Amino acid sequence: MAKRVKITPSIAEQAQIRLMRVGDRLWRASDERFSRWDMTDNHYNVLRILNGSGEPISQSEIGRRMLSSRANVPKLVDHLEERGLVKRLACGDRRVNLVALTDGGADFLEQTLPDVISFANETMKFLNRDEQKQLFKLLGRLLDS
Amino acid sequence: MAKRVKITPSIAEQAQIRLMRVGDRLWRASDERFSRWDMTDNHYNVLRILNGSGEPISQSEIGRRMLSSRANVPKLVDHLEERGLVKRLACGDRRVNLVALTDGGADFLEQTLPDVISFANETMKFLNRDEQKQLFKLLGRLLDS
DNA sequence: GGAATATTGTCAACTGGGAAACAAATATTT
DNA sequence: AAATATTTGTTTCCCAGTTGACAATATTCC
Repeated sequence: MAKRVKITPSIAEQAQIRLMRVGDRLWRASDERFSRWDMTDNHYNVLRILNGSGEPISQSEIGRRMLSSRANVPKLVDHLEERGLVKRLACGDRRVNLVALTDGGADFLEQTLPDVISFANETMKFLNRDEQKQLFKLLGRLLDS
Repeated sequence: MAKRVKITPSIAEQAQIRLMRVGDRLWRASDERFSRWDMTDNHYNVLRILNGSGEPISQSEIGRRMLSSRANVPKLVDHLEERGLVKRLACGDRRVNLVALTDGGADFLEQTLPDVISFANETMKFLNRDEQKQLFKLLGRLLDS
């Protein structure tokens, strides 16, 4: 008989594993969704960051606000710029490229927003409003580490 | 003035985004942790699946129980087999390779388990036991979709 | 002013996982 | 028994993202 280890997962582990599982599933669903628009969730995230900021920001600043490494930003911006959703601006500091959302980019956000919203509603529909709040709050505590 | 879209995220969206954020962070931390042992979380997961099953299972079955595509399993098993943590067995059905945990693999699990447990405790330490249960329960509801 | 240090954008090399295609073996249908 | 379909393992190619390095520019400190 083969050797085997007895493992009795704690609540902490079970919660952690489930959290990672659900997160993974959401990331995949999200990937699949954004691929319809020929982009990654990271691309879309850049657009949202720019829209949220309201003013042009540097690529490194984008990197800081994203779930992605700094070196990945130029590729993302390249792709978005090719599609006219974004443009690079010169700047007093000759090192930095400020990145700005174009009108086309804002239109794109506007058009795709309903889909993004309905996606979130779909994935969260098994929790009522209070439970969603509760989840949000619990997860917030995990972010402060 | 540049065009801009007004976005007021619903609770559902905020919860979803936070869930993905926390999940992502955990995946990265987990990656970093397993790299100490020169493997991926996927590799470790294979070991746990085999240990949990108690008997050899086919590669395709492993794929089904994992967060990874079927085509990725041979690579994972190759690596684990090279290190003697796992072995392939012939089988009545000449298509299938049954994969079994070796004694070395079980030893490895036993030795690394404390680290894995303490990692979970670390990441979840900002929630008390009841809150961990609550989180677990809420996430469970999201899995039934 | 000049030297050390930091920041920014960029690139090349690497990595892990995914998709599609394939042959071999088995199961199913006719 | 023959033909078709399905399952399994595997390989090849692809792709997004990471790491580490680099040059150019700014900043800080002496």
